[in-house]
Amino acid sequence: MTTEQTSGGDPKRSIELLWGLQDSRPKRGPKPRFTVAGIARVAIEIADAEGLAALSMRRVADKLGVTAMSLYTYVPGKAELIDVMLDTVIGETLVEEDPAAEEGWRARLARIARQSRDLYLRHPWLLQVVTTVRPVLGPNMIAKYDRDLRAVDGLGLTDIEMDLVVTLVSDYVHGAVRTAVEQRQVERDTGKTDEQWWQEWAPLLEKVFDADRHPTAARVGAAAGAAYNAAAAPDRAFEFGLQRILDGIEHLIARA
Amino acid sequence: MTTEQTSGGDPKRSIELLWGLQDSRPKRGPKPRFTVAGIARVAIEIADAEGLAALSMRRVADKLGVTAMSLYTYVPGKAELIDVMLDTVIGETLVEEDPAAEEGWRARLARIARQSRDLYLRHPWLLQVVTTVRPVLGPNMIAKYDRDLRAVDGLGLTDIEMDLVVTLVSDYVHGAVRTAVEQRQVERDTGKTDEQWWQEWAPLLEKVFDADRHPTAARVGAAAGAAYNAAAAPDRAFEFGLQRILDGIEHLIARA
DNA sequence: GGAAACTCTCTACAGCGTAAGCTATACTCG
DNA sequence: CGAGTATAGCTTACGCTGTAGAGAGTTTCC
Repeated sequence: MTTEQTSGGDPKRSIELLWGLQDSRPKRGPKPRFTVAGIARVAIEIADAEGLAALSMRRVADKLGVTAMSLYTYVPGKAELIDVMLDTVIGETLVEEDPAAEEGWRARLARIARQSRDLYLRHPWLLQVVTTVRPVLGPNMIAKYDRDLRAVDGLGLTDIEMDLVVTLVSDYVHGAVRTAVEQRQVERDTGKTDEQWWQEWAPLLEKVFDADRHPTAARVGAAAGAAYNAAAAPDRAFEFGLQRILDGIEHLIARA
Repeated sequence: MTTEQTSGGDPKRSIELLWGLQDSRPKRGPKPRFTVAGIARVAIEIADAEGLAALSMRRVADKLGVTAMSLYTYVPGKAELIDVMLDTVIGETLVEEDPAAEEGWRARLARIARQSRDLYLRHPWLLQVVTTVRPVLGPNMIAKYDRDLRAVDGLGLTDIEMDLVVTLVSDYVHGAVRTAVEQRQVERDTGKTDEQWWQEWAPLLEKVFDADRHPTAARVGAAAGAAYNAAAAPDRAFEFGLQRILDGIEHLIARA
């Protein structure tokens, strides 16, 4: 249905772009009309509004009033552009309230998790981008890593445990947020709420689903469907999982 | 760099395909040379070997000795084909050892998590596919849901908590397995180990990374880099996170 | 012997990322 | 000031994508 793009450009070029190296500000030829950051901003707007599938070099160029090829004077290729988009939006969380302001590591980790989740919800295309080749270490990504680590510093954990805890939380957020993003996307694409969607396919499913073969799924599925009437379900699942994980981390810290 | 595909075909057609409805075995015209399952198998081979980016209708058709358009007599489109691929590979875990054979819910959940993880590693394209529009409820997906739930049945959890626990584990697996998949992909694509890759970019990073601004990241990053020499890192992170999550669930069950 | 149902092919279209080569611009230097 | 040169942006082109539409060839039913 949709065609998606992953990141993963030439690491060297990406790193140079992200850190503004070789910005040897050319003096000869015509004035550049754009900047890499500006191009990335436009690209992010497109991806936010219509998904990664709708992001093409031509679309970005059109929006800037130039041809597709002229973007290649600023950016070596689409993959590197996505690398820049990624580091750019990660920067958004850095200007929000600092988790360090929270009292206690639990509140700090929870805030980090929720900030990440909000970021994914604002930029759903991140789910497809981060899924890829290896971290492109932009300045914002490193700053976020540092910030995340500070939330669990000085608790008696080893450095390695700190790294593992931060990884655990961000892995969970990534996995869990998918559900919420999907739900919103269904609603946007079909104009129907999650609930309506299920009701529509229920007859077909009932014809096909054998409750005797899968009694547990039948029972729990029905209970789950009835309990949270879909709209708030992903939020509740996210908070539930987050609390379990924090409990698990607490158990670790208590031992340390 | 790579072009990826998400699932998300017409739900009705997908469900019909997956459950073999409307298999009203046509009697009139020429004998069909293929089956949907056979086409999906070939498509899975391509995606396994070369990634979702390399999966195109023409590639699949070529491998079967027909033109691209002839696939459309079996399958309404690429999206629905991917739906079938998805349910097909989920079926693989169902023939492995039943987690129910394990003593204790901890061992059962751990086995489920590791089986899922292995599935993702065998079929890395799953990471891009599952990330999408809403569950296409094929027979194998439902059977797996049932199996997962049985691992935590009868422990005093409510039905809804059972659903949430299963969701938590599978969300985490999805999030955590990305790292391992990425690492393998880097090694496959570049022919370099993760370690070599880092060594290669270390000089550039050092020039750009300000340790004074991010002391925690500098300290922990160095410790983490030194401790697990990359190759086994994702495995260890996965097991670490899994144990924390199981601890958190244990805390919940103890209360129930 | 039609007619209907079916598989499969060919052609075509709009879109993609980007390589190659060109022109127009704006600076540096003699 | 004029020449030289580096740069921005343009045009064209290639091979790839998913799939719509029309038609050819095959099998079975009435």
